[in-house]
Amino acid sequence: MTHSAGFVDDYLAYLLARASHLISSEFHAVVEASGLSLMEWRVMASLSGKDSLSINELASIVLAKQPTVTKLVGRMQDAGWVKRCDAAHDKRQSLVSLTAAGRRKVQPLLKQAKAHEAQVVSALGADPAHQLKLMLERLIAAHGST
Amino acid sequence: MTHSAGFVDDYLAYLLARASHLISSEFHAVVEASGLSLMEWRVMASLSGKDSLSINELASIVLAKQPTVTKLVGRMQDAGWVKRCDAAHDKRQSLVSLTAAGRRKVQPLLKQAKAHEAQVVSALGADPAHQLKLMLERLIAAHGST
DNA sequence: TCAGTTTATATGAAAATTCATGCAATTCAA
DNA sequence: TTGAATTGCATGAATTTTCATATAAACTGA
Repeated sequence: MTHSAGFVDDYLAYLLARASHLISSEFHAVVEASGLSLMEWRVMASLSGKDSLSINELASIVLAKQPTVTKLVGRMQDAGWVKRCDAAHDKRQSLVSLTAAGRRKVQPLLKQAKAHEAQVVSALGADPAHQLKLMLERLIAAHGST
Repeated sequence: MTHSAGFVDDYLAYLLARASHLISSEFHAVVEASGLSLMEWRVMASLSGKDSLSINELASIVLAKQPTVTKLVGRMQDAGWVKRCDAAHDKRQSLVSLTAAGRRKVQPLLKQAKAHEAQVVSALGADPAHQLKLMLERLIAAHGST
């Protein structure tokens, strides 16, 4: 039985929220099995491409508020997955980066994430999935890529 | 400057999360101006189509956990926007519905939501937007419409 | 019908998030 | 340069969410 909820069906914001929640939830199981929360995974995945990111950059990327990220990063630092250092040119910034342990921790998840995505994409069809990504990118670009 | 974050770019789950967050945030401003939180708005929008919904149905629709919704609804009841009654056929269920005040409260937001959506759709182009919705619906349908 | 199971919700304690604000470093303007 | 405004982050208090569990109602099968 489907939960058709009158208004919210066919409402773009809701479709996006639901689709996002659905896909994230599926992978969430994998993430939690490795002992990370969804937010911790996002932080580590974001950092895995970069040398380091500031607290504000992280907040913008992982879609959370700055105080949330400050405390999240604090916990992850205690757990030994990330480290911080002060930026050379701007002493206000606190640059976050992965530790060696963090890198080891996130590495298998990156592969599993790609595998999960491949599965979702093939279920949807490669071409429609590509179209979907393009439109999401356009949507994001159109609405201030803050 | 765009926050390209290595891995997460081009990652479908992330594009969905980002697009969802972006669109919701825009309307969030309107919602908060009326004195509601995003979750309260979702609950009231969901209820506005129906006579009533159970706690579990609401949780599934608004993408939150059951205890979260129990407490959210409790606060909304205190505020006078929703009421509860026990289901006739299943005394375990607690059926939530809008009060008259709740209906008055949510009414203008429903219109504003449609206006906001129309704006997003026209910025994206009517046809691409329609395609986007179709694909989101397919994605949702494909992954257990729980 | 009755014990065992499942389902729907509630609840207290713990954890995470958010708001408001504070402070220090930086930038801006005159 | 210097005072004012801005930016980046931290922090305490309040709010919200979550987890684990409890309870009661509804099923299930002998």
